[in-house]
Amino acid sequence: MSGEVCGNDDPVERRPPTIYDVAEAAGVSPSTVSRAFSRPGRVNAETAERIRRVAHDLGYRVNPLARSLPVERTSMLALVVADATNPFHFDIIRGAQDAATKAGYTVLLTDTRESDLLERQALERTLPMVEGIVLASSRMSDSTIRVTAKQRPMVVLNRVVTGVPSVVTDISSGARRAIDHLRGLGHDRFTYVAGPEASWTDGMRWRELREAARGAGPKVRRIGPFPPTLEGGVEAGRALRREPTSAVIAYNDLLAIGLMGELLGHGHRVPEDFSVIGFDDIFGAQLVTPGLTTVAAPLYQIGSTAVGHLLAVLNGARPQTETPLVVPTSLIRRRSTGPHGADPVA
Amino acid sequence: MSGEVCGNDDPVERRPPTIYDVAEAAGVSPSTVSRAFSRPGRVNAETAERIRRVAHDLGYRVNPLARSLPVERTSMLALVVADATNPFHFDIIRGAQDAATKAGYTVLLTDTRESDLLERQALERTLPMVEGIVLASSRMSDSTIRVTAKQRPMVVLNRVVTGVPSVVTDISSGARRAIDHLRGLGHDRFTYVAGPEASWTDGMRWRELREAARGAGPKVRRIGPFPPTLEGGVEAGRALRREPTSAVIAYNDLLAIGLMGELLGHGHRVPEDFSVIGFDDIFGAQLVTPGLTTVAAPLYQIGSTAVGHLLAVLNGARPQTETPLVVPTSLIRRRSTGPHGADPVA
DNA sequence: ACGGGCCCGGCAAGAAGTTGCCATATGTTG
DNA sequence: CAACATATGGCAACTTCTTGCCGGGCCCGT
Repeated sequence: MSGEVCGNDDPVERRPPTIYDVAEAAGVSPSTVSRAFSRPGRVNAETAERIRRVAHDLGYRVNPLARSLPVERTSMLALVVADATNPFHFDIIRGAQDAATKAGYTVLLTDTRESDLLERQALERTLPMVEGIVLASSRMSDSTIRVTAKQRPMVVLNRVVTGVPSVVTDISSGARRAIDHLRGLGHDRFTYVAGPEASWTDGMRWRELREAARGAGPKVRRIGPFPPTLEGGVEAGRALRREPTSAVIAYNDLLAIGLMGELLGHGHRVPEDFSVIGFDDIFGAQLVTPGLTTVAAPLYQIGSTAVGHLLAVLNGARPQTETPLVVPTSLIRRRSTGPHGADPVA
Repeated sequence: MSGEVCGNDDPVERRPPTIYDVAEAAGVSPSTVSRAFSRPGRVNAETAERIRRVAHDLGYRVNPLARSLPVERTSMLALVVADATNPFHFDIIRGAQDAATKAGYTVLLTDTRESDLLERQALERTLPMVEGIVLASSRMSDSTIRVTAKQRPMVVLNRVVTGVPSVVTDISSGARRAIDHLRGLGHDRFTYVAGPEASWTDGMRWRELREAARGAGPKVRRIGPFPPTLEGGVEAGRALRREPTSAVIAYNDLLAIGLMGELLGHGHRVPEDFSVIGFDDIFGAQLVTPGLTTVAAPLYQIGSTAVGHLLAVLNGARPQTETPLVVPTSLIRRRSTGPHGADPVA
């Protein structure tokens, strides 16, 4: 005669169902429920089916926290980037996320705003929750990285830290591609616009550029360092105009784009007066006018390779600490490079 | 006489210390250690200090999983975006992340690749681990969103779902700004380049544009829908050239940029032949040539406001479901708009 | 017919914390 | 000095799930 007691919104604290609730409803023990979900085959097929049905009716979902506690597997990976809004990281993030998702892992993305303090704090916070770490463009010192790498499997990107697995692009072939392309267009004097001094990649690019240019004869000169941003690019543009060369290779695309802007803003033409090449092929390189010729890094692949290796290590593989994993580069030709001396207007 | 037994790398499985280890080393009970960390004041200051020192020496860190289990507080928030590489989301992500970090929360960022299936899966996966959810540009249906919102506090961005708190930009004033700017330059016929039909924002922008144009006299026409991408923009460019107006307002910056490219590629001039305006002021709007005039949304603020509200709700505040939280817009003037009929060349 | 294996379900001990309640010591008040 | 309040630490139960081990039932080979 009294109405329904268990309405939908009564004030009783309705906690989500647990395996105990399911067990009771299905007439089995909690451990059987647990096994029905996490150890298929261990329990009789019919029983399992019944349990699954009951669980579904009750709206049961496993509690990942409780599950992780005993087994020490959180199925989470940390991806730490210096700046999530730097287009350089886009496809790295995607690649990492896809690879992780495919393996049933979730990635915890943290943006450290180029601050090594924030980076350490973020690590502090997330490290205990994740099984492994991918460090993209870390601003921390090698030794700090090594210490952290002791606590969890780790892969660093675009940087080589001895003792820690890393993924880098094939800078050497990239540099050669850039030089060859420019020489093919008749240029024989290049300016390399350097990025941050602390950058491992910058050092390598400069070295390989010189290497690639050596036997061939052309001269490369270096200006900088400049911050790897649009602003750094305009700064570099001013420096370049003081002592021009017909071809310029920038540390990265952002710098190249800023530089082009400065040049164009002062009445110079690209590529007629200056051929410019960048590195990385970030989103935006195709947006600018003229489109930027650039040495493309397979960003997506870097991300997925890193996660792939991390997962392998988690599954017992030996970390690859000797030599970095190298991914290939390719040259994307757009409109910012052209033949030396071409001058359709004059 | 035997050497050190506990070297640094001996094969014994060295598990991270727990409160039990600390308790033993400090000569207190585990509960006291627990309280020393989670309930300051509950234990004697000296004892607490001693415990803290011992813990530090042992390298103890609390295990967030174990901590969350009993109290049901994971200190994590989910931020689900349709596309993490869409510049529109950059500052939203930053704002959200900053606000969360400031409150001691970690954000779990998920990119759903514009797929409502992936979105549901991601939610499935992360929802049990987080205390609240921010949905940016969800591709799910209103009803699915409402169902999900029942399970955890949620805020949706740039969309109004009745019954769920939301943060939106002040579209009405934004539209008026665009129209006024263009009229101030002498334009009196506008084309609105529509975005995806399913987009709530698109509908509103179009409505408010018409509204803003009404009394004033100028005519607005609409073409589209187009996908909100660069490609959509070139498509729109073709459509526009068939039936031109001197001024065009695009659903968003990406569309506007693609459109400008198409126009310029066909010998038209911007802003001399076409004035174009976008929405959102994404990264890239200042990169293109000419720089894109746009109705800026305070993206960062949207992100932080959303998280702020979420945290408030978690702390007991009533969710703001009646009216959306509105953030203001502003007009960023760049080079893509100019006076009607200006023609310095001809 | 009986010992030896499977199959399958259950028991109970963790995993690393939190917290309600109790016990003791100390301080305070009348 | 008794009675009571407060500060501080400990005990043990609790969060949800996993898993090693045990044992009953059943089938098989001999």
